[in-house]
Amino acid sequence: MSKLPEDLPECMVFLLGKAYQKAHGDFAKRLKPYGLTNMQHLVLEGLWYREGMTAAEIGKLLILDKATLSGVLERMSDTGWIIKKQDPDDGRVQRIYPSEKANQAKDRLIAERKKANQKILKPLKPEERILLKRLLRYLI
Amino acid sequence: MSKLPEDLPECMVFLLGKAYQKAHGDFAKRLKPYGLTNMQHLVLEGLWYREGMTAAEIGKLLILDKATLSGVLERMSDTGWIIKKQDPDDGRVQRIYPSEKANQAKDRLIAERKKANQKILKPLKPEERILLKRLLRYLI
DNA sequence: TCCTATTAGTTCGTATGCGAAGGATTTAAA
DNA sequence: TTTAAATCCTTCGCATACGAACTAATAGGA
Repeated sequence: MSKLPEDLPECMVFLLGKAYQKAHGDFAKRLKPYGLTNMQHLVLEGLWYREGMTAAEIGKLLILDKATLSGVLERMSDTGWIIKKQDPDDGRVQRIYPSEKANQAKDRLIAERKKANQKILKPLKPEERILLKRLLRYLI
Repeated sequence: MSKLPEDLPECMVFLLGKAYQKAHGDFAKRLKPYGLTNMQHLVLEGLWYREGMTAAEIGKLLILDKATLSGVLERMSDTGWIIKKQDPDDGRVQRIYPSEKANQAKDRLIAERKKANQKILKPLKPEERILLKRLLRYLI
């Protein structure tokens, strides 16, 4: 990416946004051959972490607005990455499961995430990587 | 924001995205009374940094896709925050200037950015703040 | 000079992202 | 028990985001 002017006013929203933009773009390119977006991959990782969550639970885990998630899940259902099942005990609730297709790609997809992380963190020394993760968690 | 599960797989895209999401949300609330979005505020700061830039130059400075910027500038022109002027020497180029309305709000808007930054960085110690900024710049 | 390559912006399609409103369902309270 | 409050999810409106295709205009080379 192009270098930032040193004398531009400091703004954390900008710095965080651009760091995110770069990381997001790198990962998106890796996921493109799978026909998955970044967010869709994240949902799958969430489901492998805890299967059968409701949409509301996924939203809480991934800190996502329910309105955003609704569209994401619909597209993932349409493209066969997840299965939506009505909860038998509560008519309001949809329980979400990874599909067979998703589980077959699981190992490769997780490997892609790890490679993307390595590339993103490449410019940092090992101790800086730990530190950055810690600082970001403080902010969240 | 809710705490992140410790055992969820580490993902820089996620950490950066959520830190950005939080910072963005904080700043957006502050800007709402002005009728400005985050991105629109960023464009104004860019124009105060260097007035009369072309759309392409703004895009390069702010690391923004021209397709995204096109819509942002159109809305800012419609709402009277910027003035678009055709470059007399090059028919392709639009030069962008902050409007009178923008300049009148300049001091307050810059103050809002500073307050937002302070709030975002509140959980960090002074030396951690410097460090985080440095690490984020390495990533970009 | 004339043609081609480049550049500046716009437009389109798709995917987030979130506030607000709405519909269906369940819970809680009077 | 019947009604109000809360919960789950969807839908709408608006604003990023970006790849790709397109138009207009300029620059460069033969």
